[in-house]
Amino acid sequence: MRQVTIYDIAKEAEVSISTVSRVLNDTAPVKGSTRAKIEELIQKYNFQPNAMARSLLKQETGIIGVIVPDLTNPFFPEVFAGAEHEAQQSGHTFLLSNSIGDYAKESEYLSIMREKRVDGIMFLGGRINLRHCEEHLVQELVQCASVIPTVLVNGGLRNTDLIRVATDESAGTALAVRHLIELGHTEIGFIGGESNMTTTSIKLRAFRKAMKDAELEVREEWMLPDSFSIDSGKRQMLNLLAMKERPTAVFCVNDYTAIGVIKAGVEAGLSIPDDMSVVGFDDIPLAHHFIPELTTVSQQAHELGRTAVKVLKAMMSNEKVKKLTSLEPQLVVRQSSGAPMR
Amino acid sequence: MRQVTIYDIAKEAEVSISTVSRVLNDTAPVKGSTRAKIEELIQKYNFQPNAMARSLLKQETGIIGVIVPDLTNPFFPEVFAGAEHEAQQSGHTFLLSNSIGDYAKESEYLSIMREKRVDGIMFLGGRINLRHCEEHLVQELVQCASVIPTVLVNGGLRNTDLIRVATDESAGTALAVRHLIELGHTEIGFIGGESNMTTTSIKLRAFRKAMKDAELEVREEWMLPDSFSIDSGKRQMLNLLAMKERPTAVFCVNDYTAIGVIKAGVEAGLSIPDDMSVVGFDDIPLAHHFIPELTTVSQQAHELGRTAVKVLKAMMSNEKVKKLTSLEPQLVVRQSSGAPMR
DNA sequence: CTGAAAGCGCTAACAT
DNA sequence: ATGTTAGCGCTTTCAG
Repeated sequence: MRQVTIYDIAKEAEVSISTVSRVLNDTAPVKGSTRAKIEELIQKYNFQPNAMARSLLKQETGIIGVIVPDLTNPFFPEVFAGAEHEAQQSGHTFLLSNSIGDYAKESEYLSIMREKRVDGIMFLGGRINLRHCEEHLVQELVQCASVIPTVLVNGGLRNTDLIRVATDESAGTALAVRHLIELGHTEIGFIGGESNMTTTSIKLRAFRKAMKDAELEVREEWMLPDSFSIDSGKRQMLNLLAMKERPTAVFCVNDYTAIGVIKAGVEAGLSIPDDMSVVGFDDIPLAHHFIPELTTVSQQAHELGRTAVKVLKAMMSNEKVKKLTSLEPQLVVRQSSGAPMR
Repeated sequence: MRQVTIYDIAKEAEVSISTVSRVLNDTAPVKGSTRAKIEELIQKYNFQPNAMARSLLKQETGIIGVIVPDLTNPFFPEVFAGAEHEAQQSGHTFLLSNSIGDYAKESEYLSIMREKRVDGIMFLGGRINLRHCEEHLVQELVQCASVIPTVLVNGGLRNTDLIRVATDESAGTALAVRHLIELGHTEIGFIGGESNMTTTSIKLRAFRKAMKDAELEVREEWMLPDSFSIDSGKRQMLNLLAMKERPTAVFCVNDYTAIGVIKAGVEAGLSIPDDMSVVGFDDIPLAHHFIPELTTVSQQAHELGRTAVKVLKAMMSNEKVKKLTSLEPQLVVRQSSGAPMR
């Protein structure tokens, strides 16, 4: 069961290990006949050079560490696929960990990745989405970034200059709200999102600004943050339905809440979008498949992943990179939004 | 930027590297005062021992390699989450790769994982779902398994005795079909699945058997394999709708095709389940959120992942494991199935 | 309780 | 064109 090494090959080929190394890496000319013999042996024993030994020497592992909060959220596999796509060419491979929003776990994985000497780290979600992140958690990441190229994806840490790649959620929100306004809506609500997360506050701010720009009133009772789940969407829609007056359209922080809103609406007998327009955010695959198909804002998850790796690779080769690489989101108009009924 | 090593610590603490190693691993008693000094230094420099150096020596990496066909298919993140859950305790971590159904890529990743000396490999999808897999692809995996503990998840390779962990798709299919029959259906169709994949053939066979057991006729024109996508579901439903006679219920190879069937049905003005009952397979999250909520068969993806890692760990510690560990699927009755209208 | 030394498998000068 | 040698950073005997 012990794997064969370069020594085994060298011995049987009656050459030195350097020669074997040379044919392995094609790093210097080797006589045709010896090369042939060595290659044959490599075949025969199915020899695979030990990457750890090589990494130890070369000081690089070819591994990129990725920390995501929840792979079960379809947004992240999409980002990952993009990252993988970009990493393909350079032959990088991924050490992936789910933190499930547990900061201690994030720390643990960060530590493991440092021990394993990954070439770079992509950090998504968790602490970098907090409006107020505890100082030691911030410092840990700063520390980490000082020794391993690290990029924060769709998040950031106040008062640090960690490299970031993010979609412009503010612009995305404006896109969605303006779409609703152009459709003729003037009474628009805001649903979902935890208030202590930047995703929420950024969208909230952009929402208010877009309304103000259009000289529309923001009705505070229709501003209903909660969480990011389908259930929270349902819950807040129920709240809305219980009011004497309700908006003709709602903007939801993400597709899940939008779906919750629609489900609760449909169950209450509303027709979407006739009785209420709903727009989401993220453009998860489900958005396309749902009935009615969801109007939403695409974060370009795939592109986000690609870009993050691209930036990481630049950092790894000591190129200068921008502090923030921003991606433009796109409005995807489907069936859940329409002109107001009246 | 160069990381600090055990030598740096030893020098500054004025002890030998062995002593530092001892406090690191708590592998032998060390005088309180020296230990304290060393620990302080470790803190100060935020020293992380180089895992590669250690792995090189210990001949283990703490890494499990996972090859999946498509992480974007929600079934796999679920399996992965289960795997991660089980790996938590032993401190194993994952090298994850998407093969996107490309056999060459599978080979490439397999090779990378061998070079990186992962402690075990979890192989899902791709070639192991083929009814007829090319011999060299089979041999490659056999070869690999002979040197690294390898487990095939939800698949297998004929004429090999590779270790497998799988849900009993045959039993799952029987569950679904019997459910339909108990509801009163006698005219049942079969939709989706590529014919050259074992998932399809296994379900096809189980479907026929369940029908036969109930003394019901299988109408060949209603047996409509195709692929695994939503679109294929739509396509075959359209075919069905164009027939003069159509079944009162259909069993779909997976949830995606079931959703396609429902979408096409709804667009054509049918009401589900009144006009037609639809049952899927997999129980992806979407199944629960869709309108109508989908009756389906749960593969227990999370459990599958856990079990696979459990088996892998047993193999890594040279325990004897069963050739096949089989998991029982579960029927999840929701809204898309009901009694036939007649 | 601590240090010296061997070695894990490989690459990269440096010789020849 | 090929061999020798010195590490990469760590763990683990074996002595003391």
